[in-house]
Amino acid sequence: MIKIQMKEFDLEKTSRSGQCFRMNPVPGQEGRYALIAYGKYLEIEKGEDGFLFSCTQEEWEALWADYFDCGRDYRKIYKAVDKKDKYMQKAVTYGNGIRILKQEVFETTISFIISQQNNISRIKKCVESLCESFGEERYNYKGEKYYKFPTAERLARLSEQDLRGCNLGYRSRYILKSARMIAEGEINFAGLTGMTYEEARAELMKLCGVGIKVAECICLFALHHVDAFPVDTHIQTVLLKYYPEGFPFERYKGYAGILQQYAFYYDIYAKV
DNA sequence: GGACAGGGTTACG
DNA sequence: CGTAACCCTGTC
Repeated sequence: MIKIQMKEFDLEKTSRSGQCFRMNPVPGQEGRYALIAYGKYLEIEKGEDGFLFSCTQEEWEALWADYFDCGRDYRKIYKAVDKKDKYMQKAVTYGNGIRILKQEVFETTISFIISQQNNISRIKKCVESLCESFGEERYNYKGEKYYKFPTAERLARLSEQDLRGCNLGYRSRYILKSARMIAEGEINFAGLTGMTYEEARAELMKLCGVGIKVAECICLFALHHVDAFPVDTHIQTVLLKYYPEGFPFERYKGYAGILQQYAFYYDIYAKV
C-alpha cells in the first residue's frame, strides 16, 4: 500500500455517482473500496492522513494519478460557482469529493450503451456479467480472481445470442454492431484521444446505440472533455426547474460537465 | 400479481 | 420531425 495526499476526494460518493460501474465497497471492510480499470485491480482506503492505494508508486504515477484526475483543483471549481446560483451551490456542497474519473474509452462506450433505459444497479450487473463471460481472467494481490473488461475484438466475434446471455436485452444488437465497427476500424476509435470534443462526439455517434447523451458521457468520463454535458432525464428535469432561462454554459466554461455530475448526483440522492 | 419505469436510441410514419 | 417500440428486472 502506498499513501497519497488527496483533497476533495470522497470514495463513496465517487463510486455511487453513476459514472463508473466497477468500483464497489469491499465486503466486510468498512470504508474500503475496490475497482477494476485498465485491466488492473485496485483497493483504496481513507487513512489517518491521506488515502491508501494497493499499488506501487510507479503504477500510481503511470496510471492512477491521472485516473483520479489529480491534476485538477476541485476546490477551485466549487469556489467558481456563481454565488447567486443557489441550486449549483447546494449541489457542489452535497457532492463535495466527487471526482470525474478518466476511464477507458471502450469500456465507457459499452457501459453507457448499456445504461440507456436502465438503472445503476442493473447496469452494474450487466457489465459484470459481460466481464465474467468474455473478459480475461486475472488474479489480484490477494489471490482472488477478477475479470478484465472484454476487448472489442472479443465481442466482435460473438453472436447476438451470446450477448443476450448477459441480460443486455435489445442493447445486445447495439453492442455487437458497435464492437464490430470498432474492431474492423470502421470508425477511428484509436484516434479519439487526439480529437477535439466536437470531433470526438461526432465520431462516437457513428456507433450503433450511441446517441448524443451516450456520446457526451464518453467524452466526459473517458476522454475528459470537461465541457461535455450529458443531458439525461434527471438533468433535463433540473434544467427545466432551476434553469428556465437556460444553463449558463459560458459562465461555467471549462468545467460545466463536472458541475453536471454534481447536479446529477444531487438530483438522484438528495431527493429535492 | 400486473403495471410501470429505469442516466436513450433507432426506425418508422 | 415526432413518437412508438425496444429487453429485462426490480419495485410499487
